Amino acid sequence: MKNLRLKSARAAKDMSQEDLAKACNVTRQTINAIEKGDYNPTINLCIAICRALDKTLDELFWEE
Amino acid sequence: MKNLRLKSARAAKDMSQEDLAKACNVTRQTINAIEKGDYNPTINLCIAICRALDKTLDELFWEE
DNA sequence: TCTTTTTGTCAAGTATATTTTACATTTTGA
DNA sequence: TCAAAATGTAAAATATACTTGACAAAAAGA
Repeated sequence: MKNLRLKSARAAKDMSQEDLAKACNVTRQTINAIEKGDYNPTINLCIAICRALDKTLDELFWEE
Repeated sequence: MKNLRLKSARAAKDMSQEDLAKACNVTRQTINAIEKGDYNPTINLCIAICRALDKTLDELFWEE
């Protein structure tokens, strides 16, 4: 399922997918796939994304 | 670095590495490596571990 | 409009997470 | 003590995360 919290947190920082990708040292396609949801990223990448967006793992990746 | 929070949470449930591995559908070696710390598991595995141990991502995998 | 930026997607390749098999050491409990 | 269970570790194979390059469509701004 789509990760709308990620998409929303990125929008709140006014960052494009490419901006976020660069901040996390991955490609734009990887960020796109994670937001799209059909993906299983590594925890280190999730942590990098969280730090770039000033969020925690629970806020962006934990469900219920 | 070692993940002592994970090791501790597992001990609190009185589960062996193999018990936890089965609960997460991975091998004992994978759990061992994650506790040892020189590893970068996928977020889905981290979530499975959290659910097996009644913890959240922040409690087991978030630093600072 | 028109142009630029952003997003969506795909196929083929590379890097690495995870498995399998196996053995040694440590810990636990009788 | 002794045996069984639990842990630590390693090498080779497999599955999959992530990259690279590329193109089309949608959104944004002038």
